[in-house]
Amino acid sequence: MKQSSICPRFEKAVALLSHRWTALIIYQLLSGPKRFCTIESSIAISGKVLSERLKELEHHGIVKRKVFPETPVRIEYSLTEKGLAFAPVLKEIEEWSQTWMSIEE
Amino acid sequence: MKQSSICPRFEKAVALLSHRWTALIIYQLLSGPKRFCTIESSIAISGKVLSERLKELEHHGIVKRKVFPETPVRIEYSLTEKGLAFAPVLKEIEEWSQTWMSIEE
DNA sequence: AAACTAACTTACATAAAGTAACCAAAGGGG
DNA sequence: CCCCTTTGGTTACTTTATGTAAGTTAGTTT
Repeated sequence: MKQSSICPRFEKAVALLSHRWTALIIYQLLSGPKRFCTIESSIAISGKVLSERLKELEHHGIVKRKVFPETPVRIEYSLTEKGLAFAPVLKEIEEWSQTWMSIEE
Repeated sequence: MKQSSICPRFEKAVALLSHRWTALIIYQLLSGPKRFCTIESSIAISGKVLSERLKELEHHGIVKRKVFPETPVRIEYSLTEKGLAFAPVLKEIEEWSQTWMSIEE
């Protein structure tokens, strides 16, 4: 019997983080709005997966998408309040990694 | 050009979390040592993936494995100091999820 | 000896992610 | 008008990760 007595909100948050790149995308956006191609070249993600992740994050209300009808079109992705509230999580991961994670291997 | 200017320790920590179940396994072990079958039934993970994750976490020095040569054999998994230090990360995820994550959808 | 238990492992199936090529809209140049 | 460029994608196909179910090993109970 597979029963989970774990809080479903917590499980959902963990599931979100367990998608590759999600945390790094939020991390990149913490320093301000970014364009698709900027995010794409700042982490080793493929365009396909980046567009999937951005849709997913937008759907969860973590990221918002703003279209500037210039030429060529410019689209900026930024964090919502919900996304900004994620900062402490990333800060703790960063602190833990500085103390405990080794570079080798 | 795919360059990452992100700290490799941070990237490694995020990569670890981006493996499904990793965070939930650590979360389960925060409340004390647990056996294989106990973890297996407390989250919806398959035995195969659980044994992979435990090996991975052991390899990273986050989890330790102790064999009790009783009969039938009993094996306990527990967190190392490195694993226990991960608690604040999970606590922040939990807090974020309580405030921002909705149950529906 | 047959059945049971814990902790795995193996073989096979499906889902997620990576790669590379292609597409659409909005100019710009000739 | 036709061809070229740019951004922000999508599509088709391959590889990797995860899921499912059955099998394995070692010792125990019936």
